[in-house]
Amino acid sequence: MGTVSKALELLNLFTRAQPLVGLSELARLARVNKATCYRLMSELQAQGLVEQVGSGREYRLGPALLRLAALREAEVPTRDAAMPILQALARATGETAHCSGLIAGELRMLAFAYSSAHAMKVMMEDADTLPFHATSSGLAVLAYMTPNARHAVLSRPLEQRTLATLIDPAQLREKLARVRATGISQSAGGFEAGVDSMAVPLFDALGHCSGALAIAAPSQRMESEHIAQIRYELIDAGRQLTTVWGGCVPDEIAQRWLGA
Amino acid sequence: MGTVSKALELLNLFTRAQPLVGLSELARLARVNKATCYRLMSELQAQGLVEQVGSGREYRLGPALLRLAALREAEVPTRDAAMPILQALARATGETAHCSGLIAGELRMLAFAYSSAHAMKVMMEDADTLPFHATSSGLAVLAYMTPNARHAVLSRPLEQRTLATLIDPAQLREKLARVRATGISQSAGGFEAGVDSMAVPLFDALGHCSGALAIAAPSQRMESEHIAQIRYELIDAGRQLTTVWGGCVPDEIAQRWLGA
DNA sequence: CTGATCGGTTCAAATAACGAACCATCGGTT
DNA sequence: AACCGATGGTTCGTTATTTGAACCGATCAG
Repeated sequence: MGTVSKALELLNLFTRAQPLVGLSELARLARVNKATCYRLMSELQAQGLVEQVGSGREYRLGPALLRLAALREAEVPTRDAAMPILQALARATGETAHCSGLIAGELRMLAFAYSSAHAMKVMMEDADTLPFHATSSGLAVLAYMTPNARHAVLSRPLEQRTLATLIDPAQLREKLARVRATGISQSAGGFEAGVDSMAVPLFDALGHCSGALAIAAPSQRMESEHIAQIRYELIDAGRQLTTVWGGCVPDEIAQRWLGA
Repeated sequence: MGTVSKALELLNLFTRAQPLVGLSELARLARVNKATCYRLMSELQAQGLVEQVGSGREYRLGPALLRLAALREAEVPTRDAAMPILQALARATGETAHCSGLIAGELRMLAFAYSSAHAMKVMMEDADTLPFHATSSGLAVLAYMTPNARHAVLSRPLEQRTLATLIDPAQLREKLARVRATGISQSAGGFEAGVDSMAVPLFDALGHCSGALAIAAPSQRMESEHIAQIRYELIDAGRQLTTVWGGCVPDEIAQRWLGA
């Protein structure tokens, strides 16, 4: 792995939960020497990708990202295009909708929308990373990855997030086969207890899976009628989102969705 | 300059005008060897900061930027905080308002808002770089920079964008002295013929100038009464924006603004 | 066909990254 | 006050990574 990758990996250590990170801790998290970390951060800082703040000289993500993201969004309006679809989906189902994208081998939240139908809803924090094995979005993407990529994910150790989290690769592969049979994934409490979710895969212009669109809801609202409605709306919105992102749904999946 | 900086410089070569760049051209623009450029871009691509697209395998900015920018914006709501102020300023003045920030030694557009008062307005393209010497925003920032940084800018060759662009360092220094005397800068057609603008500096928590807030309008609308109104609104909005960004206006500038 | 691009790859030489050890400083504890 | 364990930041000889001229195959225009 090159120096540049190492530096950019450092950027991924900033999360919603930990937006400010000091030098030593950063070095520890990234498993690099403190001096190395310092040099890398200095270069990132010189370009405005991170900045130092306060007396503790802790780092946080920098203002240069705004400009670059605005430029990206101007060229490829991912978020702007997704928002109306997410909002419509949230309204139609009465639940929280979110979409995620496959970025550098990880599945990352891109945008979400709430419904105002219920006081109790699943709150999302965008811009965080979704575990493949413990979310319906992850399962949807995993199901349609290339076998090699899937193998790479499943052969890493998998985190047991809740009692309901599946972490056995064999069981997961079975589940993925069922996902492929229907074109839609479902996860009950694997990410957080009491939260169920359903997701459909999204595809790029070449028909490769590039992300997922999902609905998350409290388990107790997930009755068969509601599930059927969510499935219907999810498939419809998934088709739309794939289209506005300039992708195309492979025939095989389109078939499954018709059958459902 | 380290490898990481070189890689990140490559990101800055993508602009509104040229969002897609091929490998060879990128290498030419950055003045690096094509092989070097290829390796750097490959690393950026692996992290999702850029992606390759189409048959020409041209590069464009990647989806990872969205996530990072969302994270930054969640931590420091720069854009979200600026938008209402920009909109109010545009409404009050009837002209296009925009703000910019000092990032890695360059002044970059962050956000803008239009007014619906006139059919003819100045259109902005956000996320581009503003020349210090040829915009009111640039002059406002330049006036309150540290002398060293100012010298660095003024000793570079300056682009003669229009017939009205000042490029003589001595004349510019005189103009900057006048800016400091009033706390507000003005530029007539230096960026684009027929477009005038006025700007106030913005300050961070330490009282250092961190950006500018500006109004751009067609020259023929810039009559003395309108100018007076814009000055009043700009100063007010500048105070607000500096505040919501967590900065503080140095006493000296606050004085000048009171006098104006 | 020729020539001029393009994106991508190779390999020896040169350069830049590395990391252990080191400072100075800060807060809390003894 | 002395001490401790942190912190952010710096140094310097060793080492491994980056570098770039040359090369490859493909594409396109004339």
